[in-house]
Amino acid sequence: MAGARQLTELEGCVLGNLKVLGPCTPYAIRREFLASTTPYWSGSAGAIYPLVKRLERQGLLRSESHATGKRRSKRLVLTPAGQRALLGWLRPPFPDWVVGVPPDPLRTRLRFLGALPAVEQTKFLADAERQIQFHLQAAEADCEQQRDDLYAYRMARGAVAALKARLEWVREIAGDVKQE
Amino acid sequence: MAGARQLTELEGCVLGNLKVLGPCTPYAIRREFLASTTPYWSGSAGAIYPLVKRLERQGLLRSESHATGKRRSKRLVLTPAGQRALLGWLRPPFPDWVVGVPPDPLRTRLRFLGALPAVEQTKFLADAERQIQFHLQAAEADCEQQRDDLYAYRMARGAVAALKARLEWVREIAGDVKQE
DNA sequence: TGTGACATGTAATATGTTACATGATTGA
DNA sequence: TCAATCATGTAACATATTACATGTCACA
Repeated sequence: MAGARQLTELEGCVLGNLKVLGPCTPYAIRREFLASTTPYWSGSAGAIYPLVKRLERQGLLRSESHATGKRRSKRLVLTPAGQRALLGWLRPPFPDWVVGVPPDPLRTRLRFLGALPAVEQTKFLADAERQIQFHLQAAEADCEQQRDDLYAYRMARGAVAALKARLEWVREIAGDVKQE
Repeated sequence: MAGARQLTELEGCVLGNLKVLGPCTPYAIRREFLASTTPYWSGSAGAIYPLVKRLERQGLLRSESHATGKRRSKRLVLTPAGQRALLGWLRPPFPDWVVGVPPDPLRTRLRFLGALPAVEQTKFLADAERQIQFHLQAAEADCEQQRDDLYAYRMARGAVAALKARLEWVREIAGDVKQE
């Protein structure tokens, strides 16, 4: 019983998906990332397959070769140790960076808005507003489609909430800038 | 006029800080990251110093040796090419991942809440709520302290908005779970 | 019969993290 | 004078990205 190091975010997600989906192929997990509306991870093959191998070496999952026809295929299964690792990643206490101010690449850029000439500042904010609105609509549509999966639905609601808050915030700044 | 590749997020931040602070030492920039309320980048020496070297090689900044007393010291200066690179990073059009649903490690975890037994789900949500509230208070205090720097103040407001939205969202879910 | 999606993987590359090393300066 | 902090840097390491390689399957 050595190891038991903390999982990385991506590892946690992979184990979490394996738990939610039940035994499945690496590609099935990969598809979850590819289809995700949050584009933080690309779900690239170069990330998933080596990661799965890593977890297997550490005994957090087992792979049964499960050939269908002539096609080589694996079926991944979560082990008890994998279960424990997943819970350890998931459960409180949360590190500060998990519950604290979440990262936001647009907020990052807005920090340096002063580097742009005044005209471009207005354009920056107008463009941002328009595009957030676009993504908000997409998130709301996604919400409707997830009505059958309670947890996925809550995620979608969270995405909507985050985008709404950001939209309001950007509008407030746009108002400030126009007043000058 | 070759190069002109897009900057990474951290590179953009470093150039942005250099623009905002004016000519300064690498350490002064590093301190901005170390002091940041968003713990996304650690501001580790191993990230900043090699990055500065990289940008210097690419001609985006110049370093003048600026010894004070016996202490070796550099003063970094943004070059015209660095200015252009900064604007290219900052300005619209924004990639989808910049304006779309921002990443959030807590939301990520909530996706897999179903992996926890019911009792622990309640505790998860209660803990999350309490800790978000704590960080919200810190963000609001930070807001007050940034009143003198307009751009930093707006950032702080954005952080508050993000935390408030998340808090409300978590409370909603907690309400749902209790009803079961 | 061939084109594109499915599925698994590897290689080169980039970049951020921790940990370490070095020396200057400040203040108790 | 001793410790902590300032300030600059390097080395080992982990891990995600893009691009590539390979072969199967469905379908037009």
